[in-house]
Amino acid sequence: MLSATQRAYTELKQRILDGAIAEGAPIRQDETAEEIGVSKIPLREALMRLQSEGLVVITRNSGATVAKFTVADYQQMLDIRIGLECRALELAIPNMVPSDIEHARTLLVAYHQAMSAREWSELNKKFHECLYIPANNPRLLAMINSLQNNMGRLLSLHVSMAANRSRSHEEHLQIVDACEQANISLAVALLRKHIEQSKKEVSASFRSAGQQLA
Amino acid sequence: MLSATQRAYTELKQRILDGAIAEGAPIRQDETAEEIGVSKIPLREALMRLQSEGLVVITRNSGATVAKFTVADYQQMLDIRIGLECRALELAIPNMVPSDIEHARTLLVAYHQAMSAREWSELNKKFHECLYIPANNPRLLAMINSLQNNMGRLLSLHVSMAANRSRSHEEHLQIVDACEQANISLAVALLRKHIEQSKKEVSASFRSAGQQLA
DNA sequence: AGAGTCAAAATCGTATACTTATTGAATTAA
DNA sequence: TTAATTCAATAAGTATACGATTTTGACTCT
Repeated sequence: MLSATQRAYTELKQRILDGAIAEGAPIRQDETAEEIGVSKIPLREALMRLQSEGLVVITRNSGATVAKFTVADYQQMLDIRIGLECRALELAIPNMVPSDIEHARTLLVAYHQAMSAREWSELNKKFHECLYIPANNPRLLAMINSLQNNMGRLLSLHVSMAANRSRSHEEHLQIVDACEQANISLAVALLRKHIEQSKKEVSASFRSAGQQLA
Repeated sequence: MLSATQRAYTELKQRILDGAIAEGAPIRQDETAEEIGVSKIPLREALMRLQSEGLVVITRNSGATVAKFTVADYQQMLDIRIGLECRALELAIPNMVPSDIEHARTLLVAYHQAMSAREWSELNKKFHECLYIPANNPRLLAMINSLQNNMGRLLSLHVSMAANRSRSHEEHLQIVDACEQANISLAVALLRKHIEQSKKEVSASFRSAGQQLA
């Protein structure tokens, strides 16, 4: 039996990541608690947890809303990801075994063949994760995952553009090659460029779409 | 008027960082709540927040304890700090102005003159922070601070050893010089070495002290 | 018409009370 | 004596209830 807090957390997170609750939309405690079938207390605890992950913003005496990020927020997160993911990769490469490389390539094939935004973004996440797992640093992995979650909706949009996707795919292949050769500095440099490129594309999408994305 | 949750959070965090509650010690909800003068609910919310920061571990239906880290935990945190702090420094340097350098040097002088473990560790933290502030990335700064908090007690012990302190001081000076010259790659390389060195010293203290430190 | 004020409604925050789970001691059987 | 089992005591989890704060909307007054 899961705890009420856990259920509220899972359910709310799901709704937010799915976009079932829009960015900036308020989350009413009584109402939402009843919907999920728990009381206010576990719901509040779930909200606090989501706030610490950055998915929700709580304003004292005024309620919780789904976090709404500006282009600057996304740039900041990507800057952090560069630090975190490059470090993870650099720690991971010395620990990689052939099956890790193979696994990464399998994911890339699936990525290439996938057809839906949901699959692309899921496989993209899995691919990156599988590069970092050999680093053997669960805290680091958790931080990276949390950031990726926060950028979830944006990234879904991003990978759904064919041009981004094919460039991304090329870069992924190069990174795996560098990992296979255990060329740390090359792999890290490529990964860095890969994420830097995302930064540019993020600001481009914001420019072309106005602020309505955020 | 602060919220009860906020009061509980601040008070509990204080006690943990001060070591008033020992590592691994259980935190009884009713008892602690009464001590602080709030009810269980805000205390629980404070505990959840502290858990998300890594200072507290909550086990379902069995209660909360002050987080107790192993040497491996500290190594993992230091590995993350390398990624985060090097990235922060690299982003900060292009934005630094002369007064930033001056401020850093002022802190170093104070560090050199300070006499207590509390001051050393406080000034050390302030010094590092002042190098990263120009990066203009509050999220990144918060992550770095949170990690530093988690390593708090260990670092206090660490800086209280004269040998570590003087080496540390030397390295700090070199880093500031590199920042002044806007030599990003040098500054980052020095900072990385600085933190790597801490890693070694951390495992050394664990070796010599057995596991009782953690 | 628009700004300001007040009261009512909505919503949040927290204490109290109840339920459920865990722990540890006592008892009993092997 | 040890291992297993039960049961009481303790502590955690959650619901309900109430008090405090904010928001909303109607009504004034300029």
